Amino acid sequence: MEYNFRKIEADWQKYWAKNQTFKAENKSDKPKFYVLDMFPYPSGAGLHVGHPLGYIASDIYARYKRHKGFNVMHPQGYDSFGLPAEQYAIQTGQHPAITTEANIKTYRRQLDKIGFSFDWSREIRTSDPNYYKWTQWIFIQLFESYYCKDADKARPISELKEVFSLEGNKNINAACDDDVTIFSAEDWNNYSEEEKQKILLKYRLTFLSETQVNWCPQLGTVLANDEIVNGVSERGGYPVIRKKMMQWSMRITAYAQRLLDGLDKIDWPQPLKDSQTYWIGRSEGAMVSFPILPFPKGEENSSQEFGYMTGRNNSHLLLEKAKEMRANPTEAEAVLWASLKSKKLDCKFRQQHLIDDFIVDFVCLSKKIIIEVDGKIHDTQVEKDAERTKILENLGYKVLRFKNEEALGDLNKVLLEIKEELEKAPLSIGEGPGERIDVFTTRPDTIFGVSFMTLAPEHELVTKITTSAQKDKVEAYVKATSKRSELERMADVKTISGVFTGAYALHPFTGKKIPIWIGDYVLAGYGTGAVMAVPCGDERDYAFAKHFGLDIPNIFENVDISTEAFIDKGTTVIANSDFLNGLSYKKAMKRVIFEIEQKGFGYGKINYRLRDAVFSRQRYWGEPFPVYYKNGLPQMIDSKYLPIVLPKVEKYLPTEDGKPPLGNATVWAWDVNKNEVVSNELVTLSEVEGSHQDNGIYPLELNTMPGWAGSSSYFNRYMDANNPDEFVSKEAVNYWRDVDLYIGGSEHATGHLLYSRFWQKFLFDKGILPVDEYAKKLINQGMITGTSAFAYRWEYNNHEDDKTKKIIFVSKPTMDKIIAERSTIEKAGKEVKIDPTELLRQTEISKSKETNIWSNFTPIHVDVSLVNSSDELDIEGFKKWRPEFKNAEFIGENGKILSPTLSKGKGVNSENKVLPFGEDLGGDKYIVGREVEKMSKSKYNVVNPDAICEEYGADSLRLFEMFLGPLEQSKPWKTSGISGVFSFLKKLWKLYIVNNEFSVSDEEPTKEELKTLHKTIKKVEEDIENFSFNTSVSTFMIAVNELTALKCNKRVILEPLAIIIEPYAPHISEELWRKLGHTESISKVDFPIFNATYLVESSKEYPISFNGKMRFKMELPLDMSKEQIEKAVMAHKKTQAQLQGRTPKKVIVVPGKIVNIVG
RNA sequence: GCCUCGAUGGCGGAAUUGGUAGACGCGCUGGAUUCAAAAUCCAGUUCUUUCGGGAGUGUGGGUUCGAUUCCCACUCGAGGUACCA
Repeated sequence: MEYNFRKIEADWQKYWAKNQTFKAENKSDKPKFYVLDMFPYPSGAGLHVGHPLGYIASDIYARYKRHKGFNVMHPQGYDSFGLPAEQYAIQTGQHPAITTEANIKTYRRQLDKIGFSFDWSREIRTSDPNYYKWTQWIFIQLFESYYCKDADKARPISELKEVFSLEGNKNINAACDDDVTIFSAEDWNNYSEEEKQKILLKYRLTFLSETQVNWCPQLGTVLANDEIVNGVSERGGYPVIRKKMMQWSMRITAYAQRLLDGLDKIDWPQPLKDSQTYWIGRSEGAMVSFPILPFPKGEENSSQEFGYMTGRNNSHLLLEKAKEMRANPTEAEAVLWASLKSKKLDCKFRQQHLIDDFIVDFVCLSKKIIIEVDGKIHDTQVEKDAERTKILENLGYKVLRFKNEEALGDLNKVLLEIKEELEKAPLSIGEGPGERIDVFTTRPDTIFGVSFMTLAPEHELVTKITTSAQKDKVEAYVKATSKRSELERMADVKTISGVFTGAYALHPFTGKKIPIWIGDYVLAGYGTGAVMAVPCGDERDYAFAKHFGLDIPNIFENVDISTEAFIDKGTTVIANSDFLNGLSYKKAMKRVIFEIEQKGFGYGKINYRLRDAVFSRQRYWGEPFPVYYKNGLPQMIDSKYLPIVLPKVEKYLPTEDGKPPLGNATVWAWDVNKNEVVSNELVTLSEVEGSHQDNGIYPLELNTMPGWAGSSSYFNRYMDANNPDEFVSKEAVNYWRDVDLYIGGSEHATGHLLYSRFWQKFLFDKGILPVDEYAKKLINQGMITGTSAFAYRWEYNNHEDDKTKKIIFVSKPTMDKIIAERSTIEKAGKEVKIDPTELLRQTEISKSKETNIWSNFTPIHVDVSLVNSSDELDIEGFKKWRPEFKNAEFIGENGKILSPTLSKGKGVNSENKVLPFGEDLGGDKYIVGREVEKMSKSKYNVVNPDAICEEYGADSLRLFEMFLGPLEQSKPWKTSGISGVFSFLKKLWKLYIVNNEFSVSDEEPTKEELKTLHKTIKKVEEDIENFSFNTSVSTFMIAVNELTALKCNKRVILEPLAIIIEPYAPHISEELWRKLGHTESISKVDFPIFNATYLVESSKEYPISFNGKMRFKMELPLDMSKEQIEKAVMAHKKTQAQLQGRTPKKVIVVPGKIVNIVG
């Protein structure tokens, strides 16, 4: 009775498939358990042994949970849209669907061979229209939603429309584009349908906008931030440039805070949480506005737009005055300011602001309305005031005058009047971007340390504020920066560069003039693209200031900033900062934000690094959008007509006029009457050439969705994978709810694992899903690296020409010796043990020429399948594999030349495989070098699981992958190690065999046997719960070794043993179970129950240590008291020998554990 | 630079609350079996030693009766991230 794993495994794999053993039902009396793997992209290369690692772990867990009485769902599918299939299509013309289908077949065959307990009835493929129908559906849901910040959740866009028509958008607190302006209900109702749509687009959770994108010209597509590594594309390593394009985006930023908060609720690896936290990048601080000062006489900017600026040439004199007036308002001013400041009127007002040469009481710059509150004194200067009003009105301002009494008497009436005036004012274009610089800072507490400002070269204000004197320099700098690629700019962070614009800003607290610079250390894409530079408190500002000789005022108490900036928040005490003096960082932050808000030039703000996610790709092999364009505006196709199926195209490349590949499709237009995809030729003429005919046929979107679209909610679809009517039914989702265990690689930390949490939260908000975090526990399996093998080519130099030069490979140990000899000779001129000259002579290379025999060796990758477990190279195989080396000579481990030919009839096994190692080659061996590298085709270190299954079986593969080391750790694969687990399985099999027959006895078990069984149950149970799969494999080995030693053949021991091994080695367990007389699959049997009484011991072998070092052992009963133990130990003759007559200072006795004698 | 993780025999790794360091396996050495090989079985395998023992978990310190485990400083390695104001 041999352990015929090939037959056993094939039989049981057939059985499981036929009986649908692992099909999970959507209802059960048992508690549910959902085990999920990250589904694979089916690449053409197939699986290597690194891929199934996580699947084996999750499969063990799933099988274990079935034994523990759970209704387990363990689904699998394919993330089958993607670039490689498309690139293959571009090269060969083969439709990606065909390649994908073929690859999936290979994957499935390989997966089936490993014996996973997947429920294949739930299989999904992201490229299957029946699946991507739901990806499109989710997209539509996002389009039809906006994010309400007050409710802190997504809400239907229809709600928004209703509110707009009733009260405009002033009370809406929603996540939206930055350029949204305030409008009234009246405005809204007067807008055309198109205008309305444009505005709504600014609120939708997926929206179309002109965005700066990462464009990869070689790939012809945009890339998401997480698809770029070190400034080049992750796939292919092509350069990436910044480009503006009309793109779909996902408003993931709306969920930034909730994505952060949710991390506390889930049991995910800390490093992964950390990288998500970092990626979201929350920072608390303040937005602060710095007014820009007008140019000194003679240095005006040529740009006319500069007229936005308020104040004039004598303004710096007046500013001090204005500051004073702000600090000491009249009673009436204070009362009115209280109302204006709080934005009761939906407009931002400034207090005591400079307009031209005047200081006005209040001004709303965007609506150009000035409010003056006059005291008695104005009664005497009516004329003067009228003149002033006239000047201001000439500047386009509306001036409202009130008397002190009015403001104090009937404030509401005053406010109403202002409001009326505000509503009459034309729609603003925002608050005049030319008049101030907004910055975001996390250190507003250091605002008194600001000595200059820096704008990103791309900042929109740069051209407006640059003085004519600085114009040339600034333009040259901006041009130079824009030329530099992202990569260059990143690589070179040390060089400090920048240019002064000639303009100055005004410090809002001190009123000092602050020079405005531009510099490429400020990024256009973060914050506002401008910084207030505090050189004493920021390293980059410090370096910039030092480099250009700018002021470095010190605002820290007792800190020396002569050599570097002081950045430690914890010990910060602010000085030289007016009202902030003496305050700690925390207190100063609070205080300064309060002051900034009071004074109205800024507010406390939380900023996120997270950007909205670009959702368009210029690719063919992806989900098409359910979108058509009418008058250039996107329209959703009704969900009931989904899926919108990917059209056929002739070519998979972008079109000649630069449109995405879908631009090649001829049948790619939407008929709104028939609700179907029709030929492009029918498209409404107005869409084509400005005609006004409209037949209801419009062009469809040409972009496709990115790779992460299909993977962002696939785990929910598994719950109800075959439901044609719903994404997931309420019933199914309320039963399965969420993933209990998710296993996959950590490389998805800031991609898939973040986007999917975002979609989950959105679908939760919509009431489609019952939970807002989809995976309770996540484990990142480590990578399995390859152990590459090397042969070393001797680059001896004998000046022969390359053609006649003999190729010599030197064995690793010999090469090491030669290299060691060289250094010995160089150092001491010692005798040579291995003489390379002699080696060369043996290989018949002429010695007569001048040679440099101590030369170098070139490692050459050798296919790992040509190397045996002792690192010996199959030379003949190597020569066959690399014919260019067919005449090479090999110097072995002992410095012998290995015979180039095989002795006949040897080294070939029955299957005609060459096995010629060592002995056959003149008594010497060629030993290769080994190095751990990533598994890759080009390194010839890829190991295919099929070959392992063929030679050792799937159970061996499963056990070995687990045995390699801790799941989460990366570890090298070395096929030789598998013999250990293979012989373990054979030993296990033998336990059930007597005299070559399958047979177990029904005898009562001994105490020893029960002890072995129960300690194994306990340990394996603990190990699986802790995902410590490697240690349970050793536990099995120990158990089998012990039972073999005990010659145990008893059913009561061997039955439970088969069950506890089943999750790891299911095939052999099923076979044993069947042979034990059971007819049901072992996978459904209850796990044996651990009984502690079998482990109770009566005595213990105490380690006796002296000063903490164990010196000998002593068997003592466990019921002995401390005193008795001490007495017994002291009486032992070895104790006396150790002490050598000394009296111990102290004796520590820990009953049941240890005895330690100090002295 | 920052964040995270790690460092234990020739190799992968074990030691769950501080208590016998090196479980289990690979590889290696010797032996048995065999005509021979494969397979199997047995013994040994951290280093060192004057065979009593001694040293030893990246380095240096500390806490403790006792440290691979806790604390401090450092070195090296892996992964992530990067001018984020």
